[in-house]
Order: sequence, then C-alpha cells, then structure tokens
Amino acid sequence: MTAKRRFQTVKGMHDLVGKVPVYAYVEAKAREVFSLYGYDEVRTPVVEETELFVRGVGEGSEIVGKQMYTFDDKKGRSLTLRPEGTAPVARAYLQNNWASGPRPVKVFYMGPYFRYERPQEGRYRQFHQIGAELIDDPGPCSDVELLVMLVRFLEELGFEDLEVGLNSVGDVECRQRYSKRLREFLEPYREELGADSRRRLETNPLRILDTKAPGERELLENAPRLFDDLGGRAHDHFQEVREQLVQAGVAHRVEDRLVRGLDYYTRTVFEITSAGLGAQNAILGGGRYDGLIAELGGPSVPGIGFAIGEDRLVDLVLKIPGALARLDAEAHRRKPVCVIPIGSAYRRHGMTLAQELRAVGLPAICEFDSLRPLKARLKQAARHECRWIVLFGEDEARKGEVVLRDFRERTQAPIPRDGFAAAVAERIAAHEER
RNA sequence: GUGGGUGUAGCUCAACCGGUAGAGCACUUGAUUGUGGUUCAAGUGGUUGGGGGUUCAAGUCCCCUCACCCACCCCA
Repeated sequence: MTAKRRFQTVKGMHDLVGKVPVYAYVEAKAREVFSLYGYDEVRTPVVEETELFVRGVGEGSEIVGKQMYTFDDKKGRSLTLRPEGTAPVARAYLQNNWASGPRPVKVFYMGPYFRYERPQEGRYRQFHQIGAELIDDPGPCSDVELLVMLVRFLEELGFEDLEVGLNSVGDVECRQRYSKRLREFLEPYREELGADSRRRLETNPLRILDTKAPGERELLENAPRLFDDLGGRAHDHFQEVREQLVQAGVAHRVEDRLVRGLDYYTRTVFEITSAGLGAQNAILGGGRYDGLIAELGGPSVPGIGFAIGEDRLVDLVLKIPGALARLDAEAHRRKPVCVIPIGSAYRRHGMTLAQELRAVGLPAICEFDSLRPLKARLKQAARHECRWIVLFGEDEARKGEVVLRDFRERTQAPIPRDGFAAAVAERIAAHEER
C-alpha cells in the first residue's frame, strides 16, 4: 500500500509559469542585439565531462569545490551538469576547430545552468544565463566592443543609468606576484580573519578582497593594491580599455576589489549589479580569460566573455515602470477569438469555424462543451480574456451566417457564413487601429 | 554547510488562555429554456504539510521530519 504522494519540483528548481513571455522577450532582444555585433548563436550540451570544469573553472573555486551536480553514468564516467557557460564554449572551440574559421570567433548562447547551492531570492539550483564569448582577439578593442554591446542590450530592455564595475586582475604572472604580496601582508593578521578568509589565504588570497566582513574590509584598506602590481602590458591594456570606454560613453567605475570567483579570469573583469535585486544583486559578470584555452589543452588563444543572470534580469524588467504594460498590450493583441457552437449538433462546426479563423492568421479557441449553459461558456471566454466571440447554432445555420460578438463594446452582428473568417479579420483589424 | 521565518479551502488569510475549523476572492448552479464582467440566492471544496507525544479535549503545547521563503556564504 503506497501512500498518495504529491510530486513537486526538486529544491531550487521551478516551473516557469506566467513569466515565460518575459523570458522570450529578453531572449529575442538578445538575439537581435548580439547579431548586430556579428555574434552567432550556439547551443552546447547541458552535460559535460566533469574534468572540463575542474580544469577550466578551477579546482580552488567554490563552484567546482562544492556546487556541481556531478554523477557517474552507466559506464562509470564522471559527468557534470554545466555550472557555467564559458568552459563548454572553449571546449567547443577546440573540438570543432573554430580556429580554422574566421577570426575572431563570436558566439552567444542561452539556456539552463545548474549549481547546488542553498536557494534564496535570485538564486536557484537551475537558473538561466545568456552569455557571449569573443575568442582569439587580445583586445582592448574587443573588451570595449563587448561592453558596448552589453550596455546597448540593457538599454534596449529599458534600463537606464547602469554603471559597469571594472577592474583588472592582471596576467597570470602579476596575479601570482600580487597573491604572494597580499598573503605576506595578511599573514600577521591571520587571527583576525574569518574561517573562510583564513582558508583562502592558502588557496586563493585574491578572493579575500571582495569579502563583506566589516573587520576584514577595514584591514584591507591598507593592503597592497593589485593595481600597483599590474605588469606593464596588463597595465597598458587596462588604461586603453578605460579610455575607450569613456570615448564610447559607457559609464563605468573602477572597483579595485572586484575579483571574480572563477579561476580563469585574467586582465579585464567586470560586473553590473542592481539595487533592485535583494542580496543576490549581480545581474551580469564577465571578463577576459587569456589562459583558459591553453589550460584545456589548446593553443594559447585569448578570449573574453560575459554571462547574464536571465532570471534576475527578468525580475528587473518586470520592475521597470511601463514594461509590464507594454508586454501585456502585446500579448493582448494575440488573445484568441473564441468560437462557441450552440447545441451538440453544432460541435463539429465549431471545430471547422476555428480552423477557418486560424487559416487567415487569427488565433482561435473553441468552447466545445455544448452541454454547459451558454452563459457558463461565455464566462470561460471571458476568463481566457477573449474580446471576440463567434456564435454558431441552429438559427445561424438556417440563415447561413455566424454571429460575431464584441465583448468589450458589448455589441454583436451577423456575418455571412461563407468567407466569415476574412470578414472577422477585417473587423478586428479595424478595431485595433483605433 | 550555518542561522532565522512560514506551512490552515484552488488563492489571500482569520480562529482569544487548548474547547464544534471560518471569511473574502475564485469555482458550480439558479434568478435569465441561446448571451460573460454588476447584483441577489444557493452550493462544491479541509486528513490544519507529515509522523509521534502530552491532554477528557490539539490548528493551538512538546519532539521529530518534510517543504517553501529570507539571510550568511557564493555568484548570474
């Protein structure tokens, strides 16, 4: 005897209901804008070899350390639900030999990603990202163009006054040099650091920079600056990016404690946050990864990219004044015509009438349940938010017509049965004009 | 992984010091034998998340458990 059990989505994963049109809107806008900049859409598998992320994202990262959905397949291979999008694209670059095609490679992508974290507002175990990668151009023009494209995308969605947080984490060499200096600086204060920061002192001192603990932040006031340790080339690169951004009119702010959590970043890193999001306030982040492709066994090819948290972005779009109304108005225009055949003898006619409406491009539904009172069926049409109702029963059949009812105006008029669909389309178009 | 909060009708929420589980909305039907949104009337709907304990008596008190939310952390 099995107890009745209600199934539900697993923790941190959600059915996207109601918001789907907003997702579609955001995605359409991404396709539109990114293709203007010469990017092609790619789709990579949701599952990759575990090793790809261990090598790509970095063993020391939180993501690889404790947030991956990793499992063995039936042959004992270790696989992982992708926690991010850059490593898979880098893999695709090598596997498909994109290097032999036009340079640089510009691709964008969107889809679900998975991280095993404790869910909260703006953070889910299955979440959605829209990302882009520009591979095989050392910049700094590429860096700037990528950011210009991002800002353009966000502006077209209706965001204003967004500021890009910008930093440079330097080349691999300067980062190592700086890590050493930072460690030496912090070592005497070891006891004052939290457990997390103490651990990072060994594994990845850079990550201590963006701590939120007030005491640690105070301590860091006097810490050596990463900026002072930038090698000449990384330094010049960063200066050039900043100057060009100013020229391009991209508002940005240098945040010298901005350090991203993925190990592959080099030189330029950036993020955009929003106050409207609660604790999980990053809507997008990215940077340059000049060492990643070599790390994955390929040639030394530079790259830069970003990832947008689509779920967070959608939440923000919904908060833009007027955005919802605009979307709603668009959706409203596509509300279906509702066909109601009256009397069980005319049920099949309902099907035919609806088909004829669809044939002229009008969305149509049919209230088939002829046993229910007409009143109740009209109510259903109202619940579907239909404005136009087509009624067809014994009277209409005899006269060779249908009745078209306008719910909003509360008027109705007969239309000849033959070619009625075109006449309905015309009538609706005439009303949409006004 | 660590804290805090919340679970009562489809939804939003009531229910005193433990004493017969309620309201609004929604839904169904009727007033109107073929015309929605207003009004009026009637009606359907509950193992109070689950399990155990205390008690004459538990939605209420105690323990366990599950789920969701928020925060730390982490990042998109």
